[in-house]
Amino acid sequence: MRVRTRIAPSPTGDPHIGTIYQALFDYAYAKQNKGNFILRVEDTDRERFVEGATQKILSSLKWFSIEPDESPVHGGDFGPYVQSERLDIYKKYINDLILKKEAYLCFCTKERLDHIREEQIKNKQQPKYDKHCLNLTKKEIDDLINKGTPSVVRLNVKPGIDIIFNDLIRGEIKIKTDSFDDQVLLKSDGYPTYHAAVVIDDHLMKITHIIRGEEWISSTPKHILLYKAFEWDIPMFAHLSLLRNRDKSKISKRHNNTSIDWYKKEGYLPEALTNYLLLLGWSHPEGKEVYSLDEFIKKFSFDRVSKGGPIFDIDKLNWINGVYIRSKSVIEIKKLIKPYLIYDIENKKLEEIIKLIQDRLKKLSEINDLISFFVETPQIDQEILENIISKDKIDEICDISYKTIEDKGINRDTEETLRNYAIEKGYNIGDFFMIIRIVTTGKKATPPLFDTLSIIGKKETLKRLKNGR
RNA sequence: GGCCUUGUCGUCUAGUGGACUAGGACACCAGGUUUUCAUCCUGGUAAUCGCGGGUUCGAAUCCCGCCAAGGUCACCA
Repeated sequence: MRVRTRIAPSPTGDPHIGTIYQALFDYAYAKQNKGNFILRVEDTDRERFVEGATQKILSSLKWFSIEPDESPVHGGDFGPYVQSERLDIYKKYINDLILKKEAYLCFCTKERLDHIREEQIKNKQQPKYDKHCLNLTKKEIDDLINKGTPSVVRLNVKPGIDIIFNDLIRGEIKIKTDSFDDQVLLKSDGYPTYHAAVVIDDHLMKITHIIRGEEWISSTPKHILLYKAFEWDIPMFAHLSLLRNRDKSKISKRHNNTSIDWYKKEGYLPEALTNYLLLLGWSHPEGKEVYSLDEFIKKFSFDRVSKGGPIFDIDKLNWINGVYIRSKSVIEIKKLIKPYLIYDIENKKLEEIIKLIQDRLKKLSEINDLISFFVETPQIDQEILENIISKDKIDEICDISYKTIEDKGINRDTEETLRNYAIEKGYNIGDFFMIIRIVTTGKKATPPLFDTLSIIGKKETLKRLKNGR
């Protein structure tokens, strides 16, 4: 049987880092087995629906080089891939369940439900529907329908049954049905609930492996109950641990940046983010830390997936992003920084600059800060200079540098001459060149000084040295 | 609170009864390269393996109990 996996996000806003994390595993497992990866959009919650969110999910996936084989825009043999377009399908199947007496109509009002829940909580009981409408007679039901009373459909859950499933990551999980409510399958607005839609869709779309977040473990038995009610084959389940905030709670935007757009804006490379995310959820059999999605696809196995919830650590992500940036060619970097660059720099010069700063770049968004002094005359803070050495010495260093560069230009020879001068006059070499560095760049940390100055150019360098004194 | 899941350096992890004086990576510290920063190289600090019992000649690894953290209990997904 062909392996088929899916992600089923809700179009409720910016694509979430957790969605991508899950997608990486679903995608990889499908590809490893020459199977298909499907994107289905779960938009049954009309109140949280956000226009355009589906497109954003797709473009985020694409940014990570994850292309679904089937989706609302790619199409496929099992569509439609948007739940709001599948309403008739759900109604039909849920109706079958009523006919089979596995589900029933419920006419209870929100007020009644709230009331019984309050009572149960007060009596320290498990809040649960009391199956009141299960005992309605045929006539009572018909009357209520004729009066136009709003209704939902509920699954008739029989207590006292052990539901057992074998999680591919966690092993056997056993949960008793006692704790389950009679799940609503069809809401009064005619939309299915998540639980109903997910089971019907996964079955009809022939999903073989449901790889999703740990938060779904406790509803998995409810889904299994539904599969059984329908008399359908039960797919395999694998529950990935949840990404965590520093305080160990489920990752959220209060503590972390969860929006994929943010990572893009900051200048993280998708392959670096991918690598980092994979590191959190899986360990390479050879202990490698840096590897591509392709390699992951080749080497993936469920037994190396970690069970604990990892804390999202931006420091390590920064490190790995730097690793990927350093591995690029100058031409690639030039292309990558283009959307971030606020300066208009001539092509050859830009390439020379990139050679100097590539090792120093951790995130693409830092580019302007790193290269500003190549294009703009910097502001000099006299106080910083005078903390290093006295004003008359600063002037002396500026003068001798000016004179030497004016004579010889900017080259090794100039550098040697200045160094010898500094030694001769008893200067601390580091301080001596630091003064030139700050006067010409406005910064205490730059690429090698003379490489930098030769890009800045003789004329501009001289001007800055003059300003410095 | 019930149920479920998880628990090894600050963080991510390796580890499936003896090769564990618990290994690697990030971060941190020190040294080297260097006129600064970064890269690179070398070294270091850091986990009594959640706690307590047991099984065993031997336990991070097996068993039991406890504790802690997280998730979940909706006409949200």
